[in-house]
Amino acid sequence: MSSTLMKDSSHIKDISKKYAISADTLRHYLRIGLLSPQKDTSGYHQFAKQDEKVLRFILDARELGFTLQDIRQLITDSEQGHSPCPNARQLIELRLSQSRKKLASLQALVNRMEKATESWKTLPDCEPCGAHICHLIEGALHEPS
Amino acid sequence: MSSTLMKDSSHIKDISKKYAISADTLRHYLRIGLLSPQKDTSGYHQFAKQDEKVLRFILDARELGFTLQDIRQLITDSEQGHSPCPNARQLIELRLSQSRKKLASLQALVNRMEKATESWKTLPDCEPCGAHICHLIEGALHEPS
DNA sequence: ATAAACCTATGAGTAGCTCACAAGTCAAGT
DNA sequence: ACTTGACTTGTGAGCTACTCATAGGTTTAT
Repeated sequence: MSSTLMKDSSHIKDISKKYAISADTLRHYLRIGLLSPQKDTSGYHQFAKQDEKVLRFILDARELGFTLQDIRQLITDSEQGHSPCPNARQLIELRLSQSRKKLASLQALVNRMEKATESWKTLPDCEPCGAHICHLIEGALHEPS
Repeated sequence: MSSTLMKDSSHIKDISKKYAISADTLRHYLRIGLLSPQKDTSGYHQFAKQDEKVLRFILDARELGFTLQDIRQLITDSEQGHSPCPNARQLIELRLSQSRKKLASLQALVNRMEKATESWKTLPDCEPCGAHICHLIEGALHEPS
C-alpha cells in the first residue's frame, strides 16, 4: 500500500535522522512509555505532529539535565491539565545541585589524575617485589610529590 | 573459640569501618573476585595483611580514576610477576582523557542549567494550552534570553 | 522471486554499587 | 539452656540511559 505521493512516512528511522538521535534511543523511549505513537495497519509506528512535539520536549528537557523520570513527571502533569512549571522549577534545582556536586568531584578527580601523571613522568617502572602492587599508584596519593 | 586475647577479628564490618567504605561495597569486590580472603572454620572471611594491602590498592586506584576492570588487570599483572606500571601509565591516560571529556560536557550542562534557572526567575508559570508542554523548558534552549 | 533494508518486541549487557532476603553464626543476658 | 540481637554468608534484583543482539514480520527494489 504505497505510492509516490505518500513520502512522509514518519517511521522510526526518519524521525531518528530528523532529530539526530539513534533509532535505539527512540525505541528506548517507546519501551518506557515516554512516547506512544499510533501504529499503522502493518504495525509500524507513525509519528504524528503531537508525537514529534513530545519528542522535542524530551530532547530539550534532557539537554537541561532532567532525568527521564523527571520528564515523565512533567509530561504527566501536562497531560492531566496541571502546569508542569512548578515541578520543573523544583526539579531543576535538585538536578543542578547534584550536577554541581558531580562537577566538583569530577574536577577533583581530574586534578588528582593530572598530578599523578605528571609525577609519574620522572618515576621508573618497578618490578613486582611483594611490598606493593604498583608503586606509582600507591605513591601517588600518599607522598606529597 | 574466642578469648580476650583474640580481638582483631578482621571481619567485613571491621574492615569496612577501618577503610571507611560500606560493607556492601566490600562484598561487591568479593563478589567480582577483586578480593578473595580466606575463610575461617565457620565460613566467615578473614582479611589478612595481604588482603588489606590489596584493598588499599583498590581504593587508591579508584581514587585515581581507574575502573574496577582496570584494577583487576593491574592486580593480575602483578600476580603474574609482570610490572603493572606500563599498563597503569597507559590506562590512566585513557581514563584521564575520558574524564576530561566528561568534565567538559558536565560543565556545559551546568552552564545551561544555570542560564535556564536564571531566566526562569522572571517568567511566570503557564497553564497547559496545547501549544507546548512546558514553555520554560521549550523556551530555555531556543530563545536566546 | 528474492534479497536488502526496514520494522516489531524483547532480553541482556554496561558501571559500580545498593538494597533485600533467607539462612547460618556468635556473644551476651536471663 | 535459651533467646535476642547483631553479625555473617551467598544470591537476586534494582538503579540510569542507553546499546547491542535476536527472532520474526514487512516493504521495496531488482
